[in-house]
Amino acid sequence: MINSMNKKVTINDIASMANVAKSTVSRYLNGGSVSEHTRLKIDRIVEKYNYTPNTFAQSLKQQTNHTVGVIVPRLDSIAQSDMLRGLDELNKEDTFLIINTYQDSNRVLAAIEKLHSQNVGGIILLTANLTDEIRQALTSSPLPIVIQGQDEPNFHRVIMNDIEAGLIVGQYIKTLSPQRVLLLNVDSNIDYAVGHDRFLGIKESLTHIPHQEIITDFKLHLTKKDSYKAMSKQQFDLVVGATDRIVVGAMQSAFALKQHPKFIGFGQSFFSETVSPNLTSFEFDFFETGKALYRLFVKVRDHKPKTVQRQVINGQLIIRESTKKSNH
Amino acid sequence: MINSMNKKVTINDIASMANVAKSTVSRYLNGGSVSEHTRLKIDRIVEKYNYTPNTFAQSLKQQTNHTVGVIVPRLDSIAQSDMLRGLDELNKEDTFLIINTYQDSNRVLAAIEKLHSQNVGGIILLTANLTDEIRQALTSSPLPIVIQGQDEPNFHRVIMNDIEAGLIVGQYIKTLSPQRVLLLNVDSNIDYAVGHDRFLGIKESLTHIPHQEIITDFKLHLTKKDSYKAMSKQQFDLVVGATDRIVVGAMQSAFALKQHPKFIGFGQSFFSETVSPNLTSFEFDFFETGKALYRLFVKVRDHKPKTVQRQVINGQLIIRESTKKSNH
DNA sequence: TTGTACGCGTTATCAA
DNA sequence: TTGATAACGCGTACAA
Repeated sequence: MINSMNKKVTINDIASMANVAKSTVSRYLNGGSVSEHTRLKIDRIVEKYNYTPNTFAQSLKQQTNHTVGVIVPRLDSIAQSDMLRGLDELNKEDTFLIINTYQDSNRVLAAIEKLHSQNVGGIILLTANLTDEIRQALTSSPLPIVIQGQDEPNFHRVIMNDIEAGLIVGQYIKTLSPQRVLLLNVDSNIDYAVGHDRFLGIKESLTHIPHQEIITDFKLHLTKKDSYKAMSKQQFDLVVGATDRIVVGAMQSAFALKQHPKFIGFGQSFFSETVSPNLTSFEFDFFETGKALYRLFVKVRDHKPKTVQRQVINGQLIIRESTKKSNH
Repeated sequence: MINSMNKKVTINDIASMANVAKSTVSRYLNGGSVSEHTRLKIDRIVEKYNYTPNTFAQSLKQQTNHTVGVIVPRLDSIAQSDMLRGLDELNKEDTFLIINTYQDSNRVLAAIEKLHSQNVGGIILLTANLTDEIRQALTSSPLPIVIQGQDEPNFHRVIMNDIEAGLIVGQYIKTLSPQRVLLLNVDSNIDYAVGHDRFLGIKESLTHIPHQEIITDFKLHLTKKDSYKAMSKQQFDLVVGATDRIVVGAMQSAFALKQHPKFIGFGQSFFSETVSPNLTSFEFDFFETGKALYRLFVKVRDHKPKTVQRQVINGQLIIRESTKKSNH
C-alpha cells in the first residue's frame, strides 16, 4: 500500500518485471485467461508494488467512466447529506463528484456544463426547482441523468409524496380541532413540490376552519420576521410550516410574544429534536431516498429504459410534544 | 453549448474540418504560434462545435491533474459545509472530489487510498483525529497534502486557536461568578484540539470555583443522558459544553429537571440561534478557514515549501441570551 | 495461453 | 508557422 503511492507503477512495469507482455498483465487484471504459473508470478509483483490502474488511461480507452456528478442545492442539511449517504451506501465502484450550488439555479447550469466537460459518466441532480434553461441543458445531454425533488414529467426521477404528506397532515389537523391556523408556506415558483403539492391536503382540511396563509422564505430570519408580524396581529393556536426550519422561526416569534400555539413541521432535520418542545413533523426517509436514487440511476445508465422512470417515496407523520395538549 | 454535449468532438475532428494538423489545433488551444488565417479558421469550428478538451487524455498526457480530494468527517454541519464553501470560493480551475467519512477513521484510510488510486492531484483532509495508520499513509504519499483540525507537527495544516478560545471563555466565565460549574467535555483521544486544548484555559479559570467535568460524546442523545445524570445529582448554575451540540443536549436535560443554569458552547452552528435561549458561544469563521485552507494547499502544491506550514485561525466569543442574568 | 500492434485524445519534440 | 510522429497507460483484436 505504501509503495504504491510513491511512484505510480504501470502495467508496463509489472509486465517487464514478470517477463510477460503487458497484454498478459491486462488480461490478468481483467479476468482473461492466464496460466497458473504466470498468474502467480504476476500476483507477487502486483502485490508487492500494490499496483492500481491509471483511471485516466482506463477512461480514455473505454470512452466511459465511473464518475457520477451529483449536483446538490446545499450540504448543510440532513435531507441532502442523508441522500448522499444513501448514494454512498449502495455504491461500490462509482465515484461521486459533488457540486454544491448554494441554492442558485445559475450555478446548476454551470455545474451541468462543468460535469460534461469533465466527462462524467452520468448526473444525479437534487433540486427544488428546474428552470427552462436547465431542462434544455439536461434534455440535450447524452448522459444518463436522474433527478430528485420535483415531479418533472420528462426526466427519470425520484420524488417525495408531498401530496399524500399534505393529506395526512390535513387529517391530523382535523383531530386537533384548531380554532385559528397559521400556514407558513413558500413560493410555489421556488419549490412547487413544497409550495403547492404539500399544501393541497392541508388547505382542504381547513375549509371550515379560520386560517391565514403567509408566503415566507426558507431563511430563518425572514421566517422569524414574517411570522412575528402575523402573530402579533392575531393569535393562532396552530402553526403549520412548510419546513421544520420555518417552524423554528415561528416558534421563536411565538415565544417572544408569549404565545403557545401547537406546531407542525415538515422534514427530517436537526430541529425536530433540538427545539423545545420537540417538533411534530412529517418526515421522509432521505437515506432510503438516496438509495432509491442510486438504484434508479444505475438502472437508467446500464439499461437505458425507453420509458421515463418515476419513483415515489412515502413518508410518515411523527407526533412529538409540539402538538400535545399543553406545551408551556 | 448544446451541441458539445451530444457527441464529444475531438481535436482530430477539429483538425480535419479545418484542414490542418491536430498539432496545430493543439498549439492554437494552448497559446502556441498560429497564423492569423488558421487561427480564424479554427476559431469558427471550435465555436460551432463548442469543443472542450477531453480531461482524461489531458491528465494522462500531463501526468497531473486538477482534481483535489477533500476528505471530510461529515457534511451535515455548518462548520464543514462552510469550509467547503470557502474552498469553492477561491477555486477557479480545480475540481474537488469530496469524500465523507462519517466520522470513521477507517473510512479516512480507505478514502486516502481511493484518492490515490483515482490519481488526484492533492488531498485536503478535514479531521478531528489522526491515527498512526493515517499519519503513515499521509507521510508515504507523494501528493501535496494539507490538513485541518489538529495541530499535527509533521503536516502542513490550518488549525483553530482552541487554546486561545479556552482562555477567552475562561476569562468570561470569571465575570459570571458562577457558584458551581458543569463542564461537558469529550475524550481528548478522540479530538485532542477540543478535548484538551479547548479546555485548558477554562479549567485554569475554575481553580477556585467548584466544578465537575464529565467526559461525554458528540452525539446528542448520549449528551442528554450524561448531563441529566450529573444535573439530577446536584444543581449547577453554569454549564460549559465542548460543542454547541453538547450544550443543546444539556439544555434539554436542564429543562426536563426545571433547572435554569447559564450555558456556554463552542462552534458556529444552527443551534446557537435556534435554541431558546439563544446560545452564548465561542465561534470560528469556517468560511475563512476554508479559504485559508485552499490558499495553503495551492501554496504547498505549487511551491513545495521545505518547511512545514502552520496557520492558526482565531475566533471570537459571541454573547447571547443563555448567559444573561435571568433566562427563564 | 501468450504476444504484437494499434487506438483512445492530448501534448511535445523535431523537421520542414 | 506548420505537420508528422512519438508518448502518456490501458485494453483488445488478432495472430502466433
